[in-house]
Amino acid sequence: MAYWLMKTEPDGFSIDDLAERGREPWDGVRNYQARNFMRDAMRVGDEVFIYHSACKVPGIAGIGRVAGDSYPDPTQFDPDSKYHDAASKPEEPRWWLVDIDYVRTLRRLIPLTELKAMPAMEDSPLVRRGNRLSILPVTGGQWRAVLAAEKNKVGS
DNA sequence: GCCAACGTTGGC
DNA sequence: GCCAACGTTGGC
Repeated sequence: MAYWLMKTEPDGFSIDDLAERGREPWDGVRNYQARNFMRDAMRVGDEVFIYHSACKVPGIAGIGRVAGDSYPDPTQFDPDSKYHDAASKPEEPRWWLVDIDYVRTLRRLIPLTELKAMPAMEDSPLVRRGNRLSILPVTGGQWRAVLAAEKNKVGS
């Protein structure tokens, strides 16, 4: 069982949207490293931090779970989609995705500023300046540290 | 809205 | 295969 973090822009798709839908195909990822994580490394049952980026208070908002094996992202073959990729062939798809199940929303959002201050997160690409990776691995220690932080300062 | 950092593209 | 130009990400 591995842990991951997946970024989303809450203006487009937030943890609340995931809660409403229950399950969501994580489409539109167009970065090779992030794609490799979904296509090759993620396993059914892996748990995922859902991270809100490019918003007023970026941070970890909730938890999801990998719902199934990876499969080709259908939006790459859809000319009407903003994720359309004319260079990708159905017999050799370039972009892959996994479905993510909603697990729960954290009792409070753990802001990036707080993550940066956590010793456990020091080695995470997430807190490194200029990091643009939208899917990244999380260690067991990092996972536990964030959940421990969730219990602090409730309602503050 | 700004802009630094980064990944990708394409000319050579 | 180099690398400048370009487009995008994402914190601030």
